[in-house]
Amino acid sequence: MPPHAQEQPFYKTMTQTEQTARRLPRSGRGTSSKCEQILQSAGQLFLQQGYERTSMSQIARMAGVSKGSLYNHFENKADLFTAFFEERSRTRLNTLKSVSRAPQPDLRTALRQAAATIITLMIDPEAIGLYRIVVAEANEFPNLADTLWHYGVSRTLTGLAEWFADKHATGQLVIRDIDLAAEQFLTMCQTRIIHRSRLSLPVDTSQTSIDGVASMVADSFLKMYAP
Amino acid sequence: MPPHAQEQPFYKTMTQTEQTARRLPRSGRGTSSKCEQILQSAGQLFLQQGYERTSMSQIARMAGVSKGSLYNHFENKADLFTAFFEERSRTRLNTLKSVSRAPQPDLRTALRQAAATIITLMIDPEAIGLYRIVVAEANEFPNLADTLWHYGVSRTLTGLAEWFADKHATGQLVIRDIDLAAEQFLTMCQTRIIHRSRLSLPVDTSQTSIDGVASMVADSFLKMYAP
Amino acid sequence: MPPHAQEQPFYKTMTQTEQTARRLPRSGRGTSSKCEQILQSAGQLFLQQGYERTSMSQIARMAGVSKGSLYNHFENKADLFTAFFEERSRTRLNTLKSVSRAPQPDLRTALRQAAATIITLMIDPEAIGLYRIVVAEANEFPNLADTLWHYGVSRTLTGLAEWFADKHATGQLVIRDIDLAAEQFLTMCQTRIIHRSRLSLPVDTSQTSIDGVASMVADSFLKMYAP
Amino acid sequence: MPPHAQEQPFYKTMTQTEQTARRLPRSGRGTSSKCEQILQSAGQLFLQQGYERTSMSQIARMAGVSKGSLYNHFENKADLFTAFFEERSRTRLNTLKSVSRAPQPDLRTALRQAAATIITLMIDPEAIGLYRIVVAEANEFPNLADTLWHYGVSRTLTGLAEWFADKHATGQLVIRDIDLAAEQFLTMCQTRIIHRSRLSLPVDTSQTSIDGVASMVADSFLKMYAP
DNA sequence: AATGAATGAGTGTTCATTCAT
DNA sequence: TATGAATGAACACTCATTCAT
Repeated sequence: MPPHAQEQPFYKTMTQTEQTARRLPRSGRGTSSKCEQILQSAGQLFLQQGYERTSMSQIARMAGVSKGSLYNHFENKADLFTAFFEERSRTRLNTLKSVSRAPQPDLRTALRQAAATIITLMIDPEAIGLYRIVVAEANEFPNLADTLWHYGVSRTLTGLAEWFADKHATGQLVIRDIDLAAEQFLTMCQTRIIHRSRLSLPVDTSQTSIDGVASMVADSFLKMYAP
Repeated sequence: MPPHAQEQPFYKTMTQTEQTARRLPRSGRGTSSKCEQILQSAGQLFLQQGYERTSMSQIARMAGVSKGSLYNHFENKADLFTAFFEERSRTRLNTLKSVSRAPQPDLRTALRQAAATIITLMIDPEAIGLYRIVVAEANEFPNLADTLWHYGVSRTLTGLAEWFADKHATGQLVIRDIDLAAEQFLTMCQTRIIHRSRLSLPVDTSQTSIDGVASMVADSFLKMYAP
Repeated sequence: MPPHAQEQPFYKTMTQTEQTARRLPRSGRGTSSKCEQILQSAGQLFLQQGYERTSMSQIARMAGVSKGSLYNHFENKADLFTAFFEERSRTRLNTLKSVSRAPQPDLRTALRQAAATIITLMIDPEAIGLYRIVVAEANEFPNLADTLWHYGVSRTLTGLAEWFADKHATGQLVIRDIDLAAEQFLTMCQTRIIHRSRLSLPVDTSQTSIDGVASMVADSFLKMYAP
Repeated sequence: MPPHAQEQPFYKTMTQTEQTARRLPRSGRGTSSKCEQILQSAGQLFLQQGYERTSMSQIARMAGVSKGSLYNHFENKADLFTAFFEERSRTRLNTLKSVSRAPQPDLRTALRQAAATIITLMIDPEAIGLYRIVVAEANEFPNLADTLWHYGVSRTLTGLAEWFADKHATGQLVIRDIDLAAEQFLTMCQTRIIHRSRLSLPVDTSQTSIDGVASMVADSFLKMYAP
């Protein structure tokens, strides 16, 4: 019996959320080249300038289509925005789900590597941009957070939890609440580098710097959960 | 000799930042009642809707002054925005600096209480709003992050670091890098509740929930640094 | 060898000017009826009130289009202004180029007639308006003067110079510097009537008055250049 | 009996004009240092940018006084503008009235010198500016032309006419219509240099260039009026 | 006489959206 | 389906002028 299935009543509030996030995009949208072209340009602009600062004319111009065409493919600006966000979240954030799948003889090394991968993926300009958009438009577009969580965070947490459950089963780790442990691990990865990157604060993002934080995360995690 | 003064070269990149953040607002601004009236209304709207969605007309209407009056007190929209942000950051975030000053016989209890205080302060709607604004406008207004860091994060970290240094001196904790430890503590406090609040995701913010995370933070921290 | 090709070094400074003036308006602009409609209204207002006193709202109202439509056809107010000026200069001032082409048995009569034509054309309200606009906006829109010179003055001078060269060849006139002579002729035509008209000073613009100045110009010119 | 008093019915239309121009400025205005300070700044701005582009705030700022003070000294913007124009016309254009008073043994030399003086004075940036303002605001402020004519042109013409009358009396010149001759002389002086300067067209304003035009004017004038 | 905050109509310009072609 | 001209409301901002101090 997996230990993390026992008792997590107080933070399990994602039911409604995950449902909404699973809403599929309009059928066929994105398959046509015109659509992709528009979504591509819209994405670039939305990520750079945010929702309000990006105009439909700008998107049309960059996509090389007429302004009217935008409205043939998307109901309005909000619809185009949502479509862009879902597509980007789906295609770019799914890299996170495979974190730490490579087997490593040494657990500490494996943890370090997982942390370093997570940090690297999350300070990618596109990931930072998506995070910014969600936070910026949290009031106007509450669904964005669901999407981000669904495609980004949720999978990573699940992946980590399965991994930790395995280590728990083999006795390499002793974890009472596995979901919480996964969330702690992910949170600790955000120390300094990710956090400051999201604020555009000056920060050292060299590999050395990333490895430094990753080591700290692995060491701390082991102190917390090593038998 | 304090141990945290020895060797933290790779993440010390805040020098320029803290300097910029210390820039004071235009002298006298905010003293006049009209100014405060405007800043008050502007703040409410900016926090609710963000920078772009808030119009000068809206602000004037809510403040009960003419649109032209806004420009007698502030150079332009960006200037008013910056003034609002600095004033709010200064007056609201300085509550964070006194975190954990109350003496507690039990270190674990004190850590729990500190974590709970931090969480409570940071999920306050105004704190969440300020964070959102910084993230949303990080490209357009890079100085906001400096201000937020200066008035919000920096003081909290310093407070925590001094506290930990004291515990290290008395042998209750064994910490090699005290600044890093403070940053870790603050980061762990953001697990789940703060993180999800920033995304407007549904989350349990009851005292029980907060205490749960706070306990986890305190326990983990002790596992990492208790002798 | 034409005598006017010999030595006029010191006042030949129009090379750059004439080049710039030859810049054509955006292709197709003015062909659409909406464009012409806008240019027509803009012209009337600009000529009456000048650049600054004419508002885009006024133009839109008079043209019977929405304010936004103005910006579908012209980049901004300055662009619309320039377009109006070039179109008017081209279509109205080219009447000047054919001055004095009618053969006349008597040279004195021909000169009188040419002078009278020039005066009549240059005190036309539209010509006066264009001149005023150029002078008024010389600092803000330096290109206007180039356009006016190109379409208005330059052609007239060339026409006169060719005519005088012919008379020089046949011995009816003896002119050392033919370009200068043409410029003198044109300048003398501005005595009193044109000059005062440009200042809106009260002036007799009857045919009799015009003929009086024209006779004076012809007589003086002959005294200066008759063999 | 002065010959120029005989028969100039058709161009004598200045009666009303000269009356208006003689209207005196408000008593005392300009004597106070504050007033002069304001007029000085207003003048600089009006000459540079024209009436519409100059704002009362700009003037107040440059004069170092409050915006309200402007309205203590002048009824409104138009009043300040008119006051500036009259003061400048009076103080700067009266240099023109003394043209050609220096006795010269050689008439040709004297004429050349007079022409050169006129040209030099009229291409002075301030004179050009005043001319531009009159032309630009001819519709909105018709009185400016009267003022300019009264203080600028009228005096020069009178001076020239008296001089020519003297030469006619001594037989050095033979002139039927002396007023017309004076106006011709003044007009010819505007050939090329003055004309182009008013349009801000590139033009050679070196002493050599000025002397060239002045010589041409003198030679032509002598051919027209030498016995 | 001097100030400067207050005003509200006005400016040029941009916007998302529509619709006839 | 694709276009691009048309729209009118909204935008940030400026203006000349007033008036209580």
